[in-house]
Amino acid sequence: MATIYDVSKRAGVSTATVSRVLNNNPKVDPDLREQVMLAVSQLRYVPNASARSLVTKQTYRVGLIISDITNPFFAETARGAQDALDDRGYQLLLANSDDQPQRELRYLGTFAQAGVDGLLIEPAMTGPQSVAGQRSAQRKLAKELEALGVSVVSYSPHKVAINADSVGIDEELAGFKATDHLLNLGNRRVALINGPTQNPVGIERAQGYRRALERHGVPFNPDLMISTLFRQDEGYKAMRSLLERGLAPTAVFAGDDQIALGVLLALEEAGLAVPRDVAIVCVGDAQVTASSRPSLTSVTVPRGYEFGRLGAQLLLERISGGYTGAAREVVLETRLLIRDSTVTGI
Amino acid sequence: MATIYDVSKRAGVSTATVSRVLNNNPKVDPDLREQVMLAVSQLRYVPNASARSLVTKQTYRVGLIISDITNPFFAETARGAQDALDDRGYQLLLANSDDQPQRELRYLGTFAQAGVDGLLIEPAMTGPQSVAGQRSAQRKLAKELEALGVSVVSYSPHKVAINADSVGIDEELAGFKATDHLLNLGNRRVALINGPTQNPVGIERAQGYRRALERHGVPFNPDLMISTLFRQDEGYKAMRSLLERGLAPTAVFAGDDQIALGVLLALEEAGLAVPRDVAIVCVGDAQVTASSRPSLTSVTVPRGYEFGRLGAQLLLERISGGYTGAAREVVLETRLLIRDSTVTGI
DNA sequence: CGGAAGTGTGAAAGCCCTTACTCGAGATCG
DNA sequence: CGATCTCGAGTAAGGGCTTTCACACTTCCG
Repeated sequence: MATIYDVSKRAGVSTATVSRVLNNNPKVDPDLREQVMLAVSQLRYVPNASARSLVTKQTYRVGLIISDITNPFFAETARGAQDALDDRGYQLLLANSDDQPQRELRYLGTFAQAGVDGLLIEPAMTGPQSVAGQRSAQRKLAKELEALGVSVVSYSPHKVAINADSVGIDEELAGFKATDHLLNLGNRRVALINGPTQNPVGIERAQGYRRALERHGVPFNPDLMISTLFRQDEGYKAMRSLLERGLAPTAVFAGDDQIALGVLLALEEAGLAVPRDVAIVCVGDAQVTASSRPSLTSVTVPRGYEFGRLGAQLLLERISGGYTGAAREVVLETRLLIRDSTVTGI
Repeated sequence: MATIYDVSKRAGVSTATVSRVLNNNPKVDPDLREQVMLAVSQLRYVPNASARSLVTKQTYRVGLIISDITNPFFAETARGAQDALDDRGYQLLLANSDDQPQRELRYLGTFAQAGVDGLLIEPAMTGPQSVAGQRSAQRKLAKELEALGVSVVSYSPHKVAINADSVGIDEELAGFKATDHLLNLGNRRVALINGPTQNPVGIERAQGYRRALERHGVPFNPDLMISTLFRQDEGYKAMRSLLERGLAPTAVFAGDDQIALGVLLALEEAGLAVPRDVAIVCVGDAQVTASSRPSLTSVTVPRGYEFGRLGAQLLLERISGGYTGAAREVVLETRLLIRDSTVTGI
C-alpha cells in the first residue's frame, strides 16, 4: 500500500502539498496539483482512513441501531438513511437491538469505541415516564448518549437525550384513530394485538387504544390486549391464542402491518371472514396494507424510507455544524385509509 | 476524551502496561492490572479505534454489498451476517448496489478507503462468461477485489476472485426445477418474469428455464420472457404488461418470491384464477411463499439468514487466518414445494 | 526602488496507540 | 555467592496523515 510519502516523492513535492491536493485545498498551484494527481493514480494511492481520522477526529461513519433489520419498515429506514448518508460520503454501521435495552447499550459502547460521528437510534426503552421501570432505563440511555458526545437522532417521539433530534409520528394519536374507527363501526369487543410491552411505540399506540375506548364508553378488557413482537408469525400466534381461548373479538387493532398480516392468516385458517366476522385495522405502511387480501384498513405511517432519509439529514446537519440549536422534533402525519378489512364494497 | 496517556499517569504505570492490560496480555502483574482497570473506569476511558487500527492494520469492520436491503431476503442476509460478526466483535458496514456495477465498484472503493478487514458481496455483475459484456465486468470486479487485498466471500455460485469463498445455491438447477414442474403439469405457454438481465442469479435461473423448455420440446418464446427487478411492484407491472399485450401465459415462472407476489396481485386484478387460469412457480423463501394466498409453489431457497451467517463465518475464518486455503464453494440445497399456486386441493 | 503585503510551499510537530527492544530485579544454578 | 536466566515493566520508535508555522518569493504601492 502506497502512502502519502510515496506520492510526495514521486510527484516531487512535500506530503503537505499532497495532502492539500487530496483535500481540495484551493491554494495549490495547478501544475503541482496535476503532478500529484498523476502520482496518485500511478501508485493507486488510497489515503489511510485510520490515519486521517486520528488527526481530524472525523470518521465519516454513522451508526444505526434498530430493533431488527428484518422488519420491512426498518429495512426501508436503513435504506433511506444509507442513501442520504452516501450522498455525503458517510458510511452506515448496522446494529440490531431486538428491542433489548442491554443490547442497545452494548452497541452504543461498540460504536463509541469505533468512533462514529453520529448515531441514528430507534430506542428500545424510552417510553412515557409513567410506565414503571422505564424511567431509569431512559435515564441510563440518555446518560450514555451524552457521554458518547456525538450527534444523535432518534426515531421516537420522545427526547432521548439533550439536543438529540427526533423524527416520528404521534403514536398515541395513531392508536386512537385506528381504534376510534373500529368503534365507530359499532364494534365493542375490540382486541389489541400489540408489540412488546416495553416498546415505546407499542406503549403509545396502546394508550391511544385506551383513550378511544374511554371516549366511546367501552370498558377496557385486559384479556383482549396481547403484547407480542412486531412480526407476522407472532401476530398469527397471538390471534390463534385468542381464538383458542374462546375470546374471539369482533374487531382487532393490530399494532403494525406485520402483525395484521399474521392475524389475517389466523382468521382465514379459522374460517372467519374479514371483515364480516372480524374487522381489522392496523398502523402501517400504505403499500403493504394495500397489497394484502383483503386489503387492510390502516392508519398509514410515512414510509420507512422517509424516516431514514429525514433522520440522516438531520444528523448530517448536526455533524457538519450546519445546525447547533436545540432538539428538533419532526412529527410526520398519519392518515386513516379505510379499506376492505373493515368495510367491504367501497 | 481521555487517552491512554492519561490512564497511564493515573495508574502510575507506562502506556505500554496500559496497552497490555487492555489487550489482555497475560504478562502483567495482577495488582497493576487492577490499578489500570480502576483508572480506566474512573476516566471512562475508551481506546481510540483509529489509532489502534493505524498500528495494527485491523479495523474489525466488514463491508456488506447487496443489491437492496429492502428485499426481505437480503435483510435476512444482513441480519445473519451481523449476528455472526457481532459474536466476534466485528462491525457491519452496509451498502446497496441496486445491482448496478458502477455503484458496486464505487462502494468497493469506499470500503477500501475506510479499510475493512473483509467483504461480503452479492455481485451485481458476475455471470457465466458466455453472456455478452459480462466477462469484462467480471474481470474488473475481480481485479478490484484483488487490489483491495482483503478477504472476500461472495453470494454467488461463481468464483468472483481468487481465493474468494462463496455461498449460494445452484441457480440454474432451481430455474430448471421450477420450469420443469410447470411443464410436467402440461403447460406450454410458460412465461418467465425475471430479475435484471445482467444479474447473475437471474441469468442462471433463466438458463434453467430454457433448459427445461428444451427438455420438454417447447420452443423458447422471447415475448414470454421479461426482465425486471426482484421487487413486488415490478412483478406486478410485468404481469400486467403481459396481459395487456394479449400474451397471457398458462403458467408463470417468477424469478423470486417478491415478483411472484406482484404477479399474483396482477392476476387477481385481471380476474384470472390461480392456478386454474394461470399457474405460478417461483424460487424463494419457504415462509414467504407459504403465507401468500393462494400459497405459492416454489423452489425453496434456504433462508437469507443462513446465507448471511454462513458467509460471515467463512469470512471470519479467513480474516483470523484460521483458513488460508483455496476458494471454498458452499452450495446449499433447494427443494420444490408444491402448493396451491400450481395444484389445488392437495 | 524600498518596504509591506500576499502567496504558495515545505519542515516538523502531533493525533493515540502498539510493540520491538532494553533494562533492572529477582529467581536459579553451579 | 557470583554468573546466568527469567520475567515484568518502561522507553521510544513508529504507523500515515493533517496542519501550524516559518520561509522564500512575487506583487504592489508610495
